[in-house]
Amino acid sequence: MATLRPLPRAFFARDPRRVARQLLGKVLVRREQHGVLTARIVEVEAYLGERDPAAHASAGKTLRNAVLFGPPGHAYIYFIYGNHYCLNVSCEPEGKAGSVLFRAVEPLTGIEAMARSRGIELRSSKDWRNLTSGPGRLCEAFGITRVRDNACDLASDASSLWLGDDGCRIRGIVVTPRVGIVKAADKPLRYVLAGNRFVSGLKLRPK
DNA sequence: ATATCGATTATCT
DNA sequence: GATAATCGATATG
Repeated sequence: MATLRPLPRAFFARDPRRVARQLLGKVLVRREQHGVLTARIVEVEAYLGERDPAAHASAGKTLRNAVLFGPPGHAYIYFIYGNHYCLNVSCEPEGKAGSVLFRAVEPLTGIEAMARSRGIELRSSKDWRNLTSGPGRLCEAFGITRVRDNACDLASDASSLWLGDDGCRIRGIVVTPRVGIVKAADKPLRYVLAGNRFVSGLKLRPK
């Protein structure tokens, strides 16, 4: 296995659109007592901070979204629809509230543990895809919650949750509108790895 | 195969 | 009191 290096703070201190693109192909890492969960990032969305009507930062700084306004490279986790957690990483220099939402990852290691967390058996290829394709699903697979992980430093491998680069080269990126929003719903700020099976919301190939 | 709907709660108006 | 950066179950063609 190739060496996995944490992404430097400066990686995140930029426009979230650039961070989003460059996060594709990088690795999400969860260090647990028992072992390590890793997965490749295959789908993300950029949120542009206070000037973006769809962003949680659009109404200014609150207790909930404070991490977005803090230093780059930290986890902003929110609870949604009374059911699910979603993971973002803060971008831009401190004071600016851009972020990237993690929408889907491709499991690499610790797959059985992810399946246990999700409460599913891995039988068909549909089950595999079900594991981590969706912002709520990947958080459940990785045991990510607001209490446990909000404000966690994702730029440090001393954290239980962090982001790394294993040198993987990606092939193509597809850009589409963001999913599940009504304001600014037309802007092309969703980035996916072309043809990746674990991207959320895609139809499975017929037959 | 796609469409619709209910769950369930932190946060903000 | 309404809403939400979702998911999974159920219904229908």
